[in-house]
Amino acid sequence: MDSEIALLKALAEPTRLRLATLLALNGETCVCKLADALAAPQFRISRHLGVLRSCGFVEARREGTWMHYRLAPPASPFAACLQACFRTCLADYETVAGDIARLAATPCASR
Amino acid sequence: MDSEIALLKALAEPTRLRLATLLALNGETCVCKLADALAAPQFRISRHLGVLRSCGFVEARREGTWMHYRLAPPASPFAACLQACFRTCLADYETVAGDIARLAATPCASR
DNA sequence: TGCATATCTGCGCATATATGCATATATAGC
DNA sequence: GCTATATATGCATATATGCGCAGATATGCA
Repeated sequence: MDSEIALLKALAEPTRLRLATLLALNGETCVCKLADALAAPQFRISRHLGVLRSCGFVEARREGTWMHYRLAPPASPFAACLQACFRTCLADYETVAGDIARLAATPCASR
Repeated sequence: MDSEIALLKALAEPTRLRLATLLALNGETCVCKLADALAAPQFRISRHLGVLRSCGFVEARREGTWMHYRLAPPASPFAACLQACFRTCLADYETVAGDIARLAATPCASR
């Protein structure tokens, strides 16, 4: 169950849980918008996205200088379950709602 | 989302994930059987159960010198989702199957 | 009260993880 | 090639976490 542990570990950190939830709710999003939405420095977002990526929970697509991240297709029933869980259970939390609001308010040069 | 983070942190550790899964699949179980099932020293099991308990994922019942642990009624949709996830997604993993097998093979003085 | 069984906990140690800063890499356009 | 923008990463530091051991606590029974 190593990969399940890695997945849970990756998600058991505030910044990463917010990122994962944001991606679950908003779909593909670029790093600059995620940094604005979480009001966190870019290098921090980038590093945490790297962790989420290396455990296979998210994947990235490059478009010029921009990187767009999105949830990866679930690699196991467990991952699928967690994704569904994020979509249905976390949207109404204050923190997430605030993140979503800032996300909507932030224009991104890549769009 | 502090309690969700605490929950994920608690579950993102091999011994605790196995314990949680075992309790999800087997229902109420006493510490000595859990220690045998995981083939781990009792003080380790006890400490990890304490972590799972302090985040509200499991609860305990004393019966003489024995302590029986079980999953707590979910405190949130998120917790409910995780419990369901454990029951449906993790039963077939080798590690869990082994734990279950040892659990079934171990008689407990309290039963 | 004294002893045995079952469980929990304080302590020190080793390892892992998050952070901020500065810097490196990648791409676009001139 | 050079510059600007967007993103990623090496490093040092601070904090957190798991482990084993030894000892503490709780309960039952003679």
